[in-house]
Amino acid sequence: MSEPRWLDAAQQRDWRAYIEGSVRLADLLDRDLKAKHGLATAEYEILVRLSEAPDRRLRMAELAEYASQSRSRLSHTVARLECKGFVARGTCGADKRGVNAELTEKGFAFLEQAARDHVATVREFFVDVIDPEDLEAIGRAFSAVAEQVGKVR
Amino acid sequence: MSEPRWLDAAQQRDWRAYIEGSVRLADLLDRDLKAKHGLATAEYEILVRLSEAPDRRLRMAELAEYASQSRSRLSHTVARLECKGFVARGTCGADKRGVNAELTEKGFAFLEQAARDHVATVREFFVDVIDPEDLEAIGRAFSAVAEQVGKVR
DNA sequence: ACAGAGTGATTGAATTTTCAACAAGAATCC
DNA sequence: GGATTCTTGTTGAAAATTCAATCACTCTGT
Repeated sequence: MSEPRWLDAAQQRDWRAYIEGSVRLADLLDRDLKAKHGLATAEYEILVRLSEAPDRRLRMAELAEYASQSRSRLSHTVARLECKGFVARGTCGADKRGVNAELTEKGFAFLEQAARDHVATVREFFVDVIDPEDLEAIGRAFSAVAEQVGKVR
Repeated sequence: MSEPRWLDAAQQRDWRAYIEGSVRLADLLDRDLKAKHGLATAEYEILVRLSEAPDRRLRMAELAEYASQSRSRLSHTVARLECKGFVARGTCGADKRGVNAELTEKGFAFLEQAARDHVATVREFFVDVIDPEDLEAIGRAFSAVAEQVGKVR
């Protein structure tokens, strides 16, 4: 157990390819979104999650979970989005500690535009350059990874 | 062309699984490395690249390329690593503008320790939870992604 | 040789993210 | 009921990253 099992050559190759590809892709998507719509990926992600929630509204803790962000980070980020008028915060009836974040009309309209471009870019640099079977493999693999990571947290 | 081609249900599922899984994994690896060795992934990555270079030394621009970081970011990061005594900067003979970053003995010794733990964690949360064939698919896919991203940059 | 354009690396300020408290409300236990 | 503990969300300072400007050097063309 204390003896480290190194990765074999193929595993190492695949792992590195993943690291490099994913970092570059994330970088590109971020720049693309920022250049075209002035939004960071993390902010975009928040709008997406809200747009899919019932009443386009979620409690901060849930939103943090869905967007894979820390609560602290979410607080700051939502504050910024609130300044831009894309999100509004309101108190949550049942639990007086709770805060609801809600996507505004303006935020929704904005998201519709941004999502088009974003999807096109995701296609161009991810979906369309990957063999469909490999894409399925990625779905399977990263679901397993997310689950495994979830166990420990 | 201006008509957006949305992702079909399966593509969307796979893309989202990837986003969630990769963000959580990156997060976990970062925390793990920071907790056990006080280093961020980006810093670790730099040490790795240096350790593999001839004479454990690389010019800043090359290092930036290998580590998928901007030059500015690299300057700051290397400055930090230099403070810790893991990296030393020296001028580059041929081109007087150039700067070589070199892994120190201390940096190398440190890396040996950190790499063990890191590989173990990568195994536990990535390699070992993924079907070997799916891992190969990931390697293929992200190589293609990296190439595609490289075309435009 | 030399002006102009391009490259390599750094810097400091602005922005973003993390980290460590903190405050207020809910839940638990006796 | 009241003390204790846990959860939710925010805050400000510290750390990291991005952005724009800058400086020094090299290359190119004439």
